[in-house]
Amino acid sequence: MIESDIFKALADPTRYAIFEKLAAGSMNASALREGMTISQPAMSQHLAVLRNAGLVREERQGRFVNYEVDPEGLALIARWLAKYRAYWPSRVDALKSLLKDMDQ
Amino acid sequence: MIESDIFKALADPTRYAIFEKLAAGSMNASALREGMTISQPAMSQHLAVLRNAGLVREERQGRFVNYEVDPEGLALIARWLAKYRAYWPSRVDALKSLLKDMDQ
DNA sequence: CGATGACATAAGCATACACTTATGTGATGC
DNA sequence: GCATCACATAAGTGTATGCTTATGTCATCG
Repeated sequence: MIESDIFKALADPTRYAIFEKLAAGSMNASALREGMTISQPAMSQHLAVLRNAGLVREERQGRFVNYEVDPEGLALIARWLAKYRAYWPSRVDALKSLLKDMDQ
Repeated sequence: MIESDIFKALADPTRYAIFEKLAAGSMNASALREGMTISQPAMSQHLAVLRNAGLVREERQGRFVNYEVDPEGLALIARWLAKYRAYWPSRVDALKSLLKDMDQ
């Protein structure tokens, strides 16, 4: 996976909204569609992109497929962000030392 | 600016590479092109996108325009990431309390 | 068993977008 | 002045991608 792929997954406003909704609580694909004007295949395709990016993971539950935020994707972004800590504004300087611990 | 715009700016591999290069040290548009097979207008357009996303800022220096990483863009991503700290893996749990300080 | 429901995949289409060539703008130097 | 350099903008083009409709797959239920 190219590093820009995870950003590409979040670049689409619809996909971004889906991720935000999932972050508020895990649910299945049908529940995700509620309140959004989006077709079933479109939702399925977006979820596949988010899953391939490591931002979301799925779990079969009978006929339903439950989706939830995958911490690994967020960790990837966190590690990416840590690379540029030299440029962070001073008011978050306190983070510098702790992010160092994340670098393995 | 829609929140997904900053991710859209980093979604393109070429633009991502430009940002990474700038993070290694500020330089002008011509210097950025060295080592990359990219036309001058393409570079200019990419830099405009990165600037509009708040990831990069410019400073006129005579005929040259010096570009550098804009900490505001990274801070935006950091604040975004902080919203989902509930999902971060346990090994970065130590970050939780500090990121709370960033929430204004 | 067949019917239905939840979701995935296929194929086609329309728009977005990253590129190109050409031209414009603004600063330095002769 | 005008030639040149560094960069921005305009306009056009090909491809990527997000959508659609149609169909496939898999599990539950009667």
